Order: sequence, then structure tokens, then C-alpha cells
Amino acid sequence: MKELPKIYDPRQVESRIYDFWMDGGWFRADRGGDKKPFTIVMPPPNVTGQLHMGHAMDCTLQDILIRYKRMQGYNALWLPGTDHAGIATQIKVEEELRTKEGLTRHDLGREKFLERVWDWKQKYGDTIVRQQRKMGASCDWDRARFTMDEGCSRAVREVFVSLYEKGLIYKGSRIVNWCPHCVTALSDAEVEYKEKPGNLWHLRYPITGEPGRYVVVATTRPETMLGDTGVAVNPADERYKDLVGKTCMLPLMNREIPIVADEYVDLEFGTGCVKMTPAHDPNDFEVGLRHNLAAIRVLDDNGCVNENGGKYQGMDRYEARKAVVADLEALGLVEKIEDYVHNVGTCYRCGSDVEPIISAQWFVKMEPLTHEAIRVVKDGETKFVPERFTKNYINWMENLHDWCISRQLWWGHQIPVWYCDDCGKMTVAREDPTECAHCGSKNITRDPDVLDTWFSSALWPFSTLGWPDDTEDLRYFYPTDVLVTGYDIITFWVSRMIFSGCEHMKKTPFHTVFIHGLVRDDKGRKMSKSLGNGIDPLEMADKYGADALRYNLVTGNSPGNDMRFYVEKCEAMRNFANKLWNASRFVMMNLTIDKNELPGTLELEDKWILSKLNDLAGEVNENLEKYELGIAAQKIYDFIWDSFCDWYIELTKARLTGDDAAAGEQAQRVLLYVLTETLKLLHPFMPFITEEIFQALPHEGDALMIQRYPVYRPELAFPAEGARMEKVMEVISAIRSRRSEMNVPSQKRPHLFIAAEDREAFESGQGYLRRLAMTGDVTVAAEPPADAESMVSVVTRDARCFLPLSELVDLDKERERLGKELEKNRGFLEGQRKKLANEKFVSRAPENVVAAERERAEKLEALIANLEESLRRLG
RNA sequence: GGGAGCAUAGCUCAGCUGGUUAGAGCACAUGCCUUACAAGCAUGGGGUCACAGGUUCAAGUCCUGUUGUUCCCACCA
Repeated sequence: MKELPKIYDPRQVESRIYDFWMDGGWFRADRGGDKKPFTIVMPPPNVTGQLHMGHAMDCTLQDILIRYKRMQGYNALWLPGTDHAGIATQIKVEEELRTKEGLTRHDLGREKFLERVWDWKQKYGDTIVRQQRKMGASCDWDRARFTMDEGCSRAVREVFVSLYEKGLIYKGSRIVNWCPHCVTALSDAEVEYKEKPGNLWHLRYPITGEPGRYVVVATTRPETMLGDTGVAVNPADERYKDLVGKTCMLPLMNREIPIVADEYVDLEFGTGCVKMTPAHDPNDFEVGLRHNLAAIRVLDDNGCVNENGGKYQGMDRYEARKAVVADLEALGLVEKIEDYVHNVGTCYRCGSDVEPIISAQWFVKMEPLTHEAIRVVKDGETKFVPERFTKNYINWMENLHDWCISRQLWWGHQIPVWYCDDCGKMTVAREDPTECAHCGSKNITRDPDVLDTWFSSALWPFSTLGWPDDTEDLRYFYPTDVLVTGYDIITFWVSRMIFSGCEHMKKTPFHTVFIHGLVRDDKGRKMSKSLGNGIDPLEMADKYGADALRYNLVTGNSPGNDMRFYVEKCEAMRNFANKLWNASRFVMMNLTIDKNELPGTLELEDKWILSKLNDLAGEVNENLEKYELGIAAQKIYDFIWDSFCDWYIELTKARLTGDDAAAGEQAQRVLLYVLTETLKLLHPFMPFITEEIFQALPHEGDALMIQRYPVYRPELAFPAEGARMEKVMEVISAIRSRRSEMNVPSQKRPHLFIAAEDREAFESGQGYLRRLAMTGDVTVAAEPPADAESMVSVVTRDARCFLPLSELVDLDKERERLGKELEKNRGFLEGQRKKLANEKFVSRAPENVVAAERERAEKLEALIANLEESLRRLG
């Protein structure tokens, strides 16, 4: 028998157990056999990333599901990997380059710079993987992928070319979101709008040929006026009817620009006149197209005024803003300046204000792709859990603009397009071409841009399984089963995986999207580097154990809702782990058997705990199937702590320490069985400690992690015996409560007289009544003892108990107490009777509900009768 | 402007398809080193389930509205 330390120390256990699993090869998913596949692809964290609390939660939820499915007998594949994370990674490497060597990427050149990024990836790329292992992640590491590995890159290329061939990818000059700091275009999804205080400048543009007359336009970005090529009014606006068709003079630039009429202009807002800057505003761009307005770009890629900005050339956008306003004021052309709070688009990576800029970029034509992506969700082929996120998804899908996929970065999948220097045409190819496909010229230059990171992530569920090749893995494991991710990433990623799966695989990539919320700090704020309020999951795992951290992250919250992180909860969960540890120690210390087998005959308390365990197994399976992980975890917690430790272990002590060896062994067998089944139930949630204990117990099979997950078994349901046991437990609780009220010292062990109908239940349980209710001898009879009047009485629904503690009793107080209890229960009974007297209730409520209410009423009546009897005896 | 969530004990939150006298952790109070565990045991106090209507035999749970709060989407110069 193995002696275990008194306090569970996860540090001694976790890494050893993890190695044990790895050595066993149990994380590897096989194909075929008589098992079915179950697949989760891990949302790939950034290569340069550190595990934060959100990852830890994500990781825990996935690991619970995959371990559960593995134990159910599936070929369970959890496919891990990392994402190259274009902008994020490039920024990091550039920063290091600047601070350490004072260089920019341009100093190095593309090739050398990319070498540096790959070096960086080699160096830090496995940090997060190590951290995931610490959390207990049971991924198939042999299948780990990277979005820029050879296979994923081929998938990206295939998708780009085939979408191009289908006419779903095009290059066009359009307004895009431009980050002047990252110097690249961004997709709509990568822009975060933030409310910022600003101004609304009202500017006067003189009407041509009508001295002294102006149109007044309002703007939040006065510097863009340098690129104005028109003024628009609403065609229905009576105020400006005569101006349409005329021109005005653009101040500072002295450019004559037309006044046009367009529905886009809101009559109510501002003056009803809008300056048109087609090169720097998406709406103006559209209006410009309708009225043939020129698009004059006045900002360069760094956000500085370019050669089209006259004397302001070279100023950055904010400098130019001040200068333009100052000059206009000097000319008397600023009518007024209002304070104005408006939404400003910012870069989701660096936070700089995004500038809408006209630019030649690559786009995915979204509209044709959305139909199937919407259908599969509407038809339930892919379901969101919780369901409410479906609406988010559909709404987003239905209002999509084309997806800008080109980025002016170096780190990423370079766009497979070559431009011919001679004929000017494009060659789009699966293999790198040596000549122009149109004229055969060798003078071809590759498009320098790379693809949006999410372009490759969108293919993750099938590129990781071998696509575009027709691999065995792909055929076996695709479509995958569940995607686990936070709600913040539905638009970025989930939606794109769905339409990509539909388009390229003709099947939606997963049947369930399991959404979780954000992990916030104890004040409800997002954890962030800038706030410095992040809690390192590894520190928590180290201090309290990965199991405790996992339990913290999965209990007490429900799918899709944010949770607050409390260190105290880690402590509580560590205590729970320790509780289990000590319960296991207790079982082991009393173990003389070496085989896990239930005994042939069972005592009442055995049947009670087995029945409880059986119910638990049934419920936990139900909850897990419905993704109610927190509820399942809570039930297991309650079972272990309340039912198993606080009751059952205590109940077995009489047998274990008694003289009857056979009875002792019987108790051992049940203890071992119940503990082992409980470990199985808990294993997906707390993998380390459960495996460690399992290995120390007599067991069959190599590892707990590959045992069969318990299910409900009708032959182990003992509802009648369970109810009888609870009669006794109720008496124990009632006596304890009375003792506590009366401050009876625990050394005091009074004789216990019980008057009850079901005498057998109480007679057979004398041992544990003595032990748990701290009494002396127990006498069970049909009627109370003769001198019951002088004793302390304790009343339950099924028994009247009498304790000769008269010296401690104040008869008046006793009467008062009984009276109060009687009052209370009469109140309940009255309610109950009313309900049962209600003809509508009896006729309309389901039979079982009515029966339950009847039974409840009967029990109340019994309790009241007992109370009345006791009170009567007191006189 | 459109949409969604949340509002339950002092704090943080569970409460699944309506059905016991609404639960947990932490905190609090009292008594216990009872040979698994003081990271523990026993007992106890504490809640008009935001507000107002409605549906129902029955509402914390479903519907409508109100208030407060958080978030997502759109982006009107």
C-alpha cells in the first residue's frame, strides 16, 4: 500500500503525470477501428504569444470535452497548432530590431527580415505549447501545425488561386481602412471604433461668381478638405436647389469644385451640405463614383500630406489639421467650431487612428460565399452554444462588405500574383511561374503584399488535416465536431471558417460552435497589459495546481458569459483537490483488498452512495452532452464533498474499525469502487490529481485517462434504500442541530431513544447513529420511552427521538422551540393543502407532480403529528 | 440607428425544457485539533430573485413594458 503525503502537492505530480501520458501515447488519435472520430481543432494562438487567462479557459474547455469523448470511446483528436499572426508578429520583431540594433525592416531587406522572423518563431514558437502542456492539454502534438508550414501554405495558395479563377477574388482601387502606423490596409473587422471627443468644424466654401455667398460644410477631419473634389446636397433640399450644378471655390487649394445633388446627404444633419473627399471617405467615394468626381489622395501611406496637398506637403495629418484650420480662420472661412464626440476607427493592433484611404488592394467578393454559410447555420448544420450567438453571426454575414485581404507586410503568405513588366497583365498561379502567362515575358515581378492572417486561419479545420491533398486524416476527421472559442472572435474567424469550409470542402467545418466569454479581473475589467491587471495562469497553476485553476475556470459560470477571476476561488478549488486527496488517502489506508470489485451484498448506506453515484453519472453525462460543463463540475464537487466525504466515509467508519472483518472488507470494496468511478467522472476536469490517485489505487488498465467514462446503470439504482438511508441521516442532522443549539459538548454521549415506524432502518444503523450523532446506546421502539417527558426531543418526519439531557433543558424554551417549529410546518402544510384542494391543479398538473405534492403533504402531516405529540408530552 | 446579455444572500455567481420551503464559493457567527483532511468538521444567521403588468393550476424561470448596466454591429459629414 502506498503512503501518501497529507497535503496534495501538485508540483510533485503534474509534470510527472503529463510525461506518463505522453509516454503512453494516449494523446495520439488513431483512425478507424470500431471507434468513431471526434475532432476538435484548437484555435491556433499566436506563435509569439504567452498563455493568458483567456487561453487557459479556452484550453480547459477543449481539454474537458476531448478527454470526455476519449473516455467515451471515440478516436478523439485534438489538433493543436499556432498562427503566424502577421501584423502582431512583425511588429514584435521590428520592435526588437529597432531597440537592439537601431534598424528598420527596410534596412535589412525583405529576405533577411523574414529570416529574423523565422528565427524568432523558432525561438519563442513553443513557449505557448509548453504552457498548454502545463494546463494538461491532451492534444495530439504529433499532428501540430503552423499556419505558415508547407501544407497550410499550399492550402492558402490553392484557395487564393481557385477563388481568383471563380472570380471571387479581385484587385481593385477602393477605400480601405489604412493604419498609418502599421503602414498597411486592414479589413473592416480589424478596425475598432472608439468614442473620442473631437470637433466639428464648419467651413465656408465661396460660391463661384457670387461674391459673399458660401456653402457651409461641416467636417471632423478638416485636413481632408485638401482632397475635396465636390460638395453635395440633398436633391430635395429647397435651401440649396439653385446651387446644384454650380461650383464653389475650394479654399487654400483654389480649386473649382462642383456642387452636386445626392440622396446620401441627410437634410437634418449639420448644414445639409457635405464636402466630398472621394479618396478619403468611403461614402464620399460612392458619391464620387455617381457624379464623376475626381479622387485626389492627399495623405501618403504614413499619414502625411503628400504632393497633392500643396504647401502642407510633409506635415502629418494632425499637424496639417491645425495648419489648415489656422489658415482658414485667417481667411475668415471658419464659421464655427463645435465640440463633437464621435466614433473614430482605430487599428486593433496598435490603436492608431485608422485613415480611410483609396488604395489598390485585393478583395474577396463575399456575397456569393455567404448564402451557403448562412444556410448551414439556419438549417442547424452548425449550431451555436449558446444559441443566441446565431443571431450575431447571421446578422454579420448578411451585411458583409467585400473582404480586403492584402496587407502591406512582409510576414505572411505572399500573394501568388506576378505582374508582367512588358504586357502589364497578371499571372495568378499555383506554382511560382518563370514567365508571364500571357506574353511569355520573363520580366515579371511578384506582388509584394501578403494575405490577411485570417485568410489562412479560415482554412484551419481542413488545411491542418492535409487539404488540398485528399488524405486519410481529412476523410476520417473532417468535418470536425466542436469549435471552442470566445465570442470576441466569431466574426474574425468562426464565420470565415464556415464559409471557407462550405466553399472548399462542401461541408460546414463543425456541427457545434461552443462559445465562452472573457475572463476579467476581480473588478470586471478586461485583463490587459496596459492596465497591468493580468493574472498569469501559469503562476496560478504553479501555486494552486493546474487542476485547481481548471476547476476555477469552468465552475460558476455559464457558456458565453464573462467571468471574473478571483484568486480566492483558486484557493477554494485547491482545497477541493486536497479534500479528494485526503478522502483517497483514507480509502487507501483502510485497504486490504487488491481488486476493485463490488461486494455481493450491500448495506443500506452502500446502496445509498451507489445510487447517488449512479444518478450523478447520469446527470453529468447529460450536462456534458449539452455543454453545461460548469453544472457538471458543480455536481461532481458536491457529490465528492457532501455525499462521499461528509457522509459516506463517516458512515463506513463503523464497519472499517469494527471487529467484523467481512463487514470491513465489504465497506472497503464499496469505497474503492465509488472512489474509482468518481475519479473517472472528475478526470476530464481535474486530470492530474485523478490520474495520480488512480495509479495509487488497485486498478485495471494502464491509465485513468483511457478508462470508460461512467454511465447511468439501472442495476445500480436503489431509490427505496436511498430514501431509507436518508431517514437516518435526517435524524443525525436533527440531533446535531439540537446539540449545537443547546451547546451540548461533543464528549457528552446521551442514550438515544427512537420511536419510529420503520424500526429496522434505525436499528441497523445504530453504529453510525452513535458515531455521527455522538450518542451513547440507541434504543429503537414503536413508542416513546415512559419518561420521555423529561427528555430533550428531536423530531423528524419519520422519527421521534429522545435524549436524556434534562439537566440541560429549559422546559419553557423547549416548548417555545417546538411551538415555533410546529407553527412553521403548519404554515407549509396549509400551503400544501391549498394547492391540493385546488381542483385545477389536481386536474391539470402532471400526475407525478401531483403525487409528489401529496407525498410532501403526508410527510408534513407526519412531522406535525410528531411535533404535537412531543409538545403534548411536555405538558 | 439595429441587436444581444446581465440585474438572485454582504461579495462573485449557478439555477438546464416553468413544478419541494431558491443554491454554491467566499465572507460572517458559534462550537470542535472527532485516529483522511484546521486547505478541516458540525451548526447557524443572511434573499418581497431590479420594478410594473400579463400568461398559467403553478413564474427566479415564459411574454410585454420600465429602469439601471455591459457588450456587439453599423458609422451621418
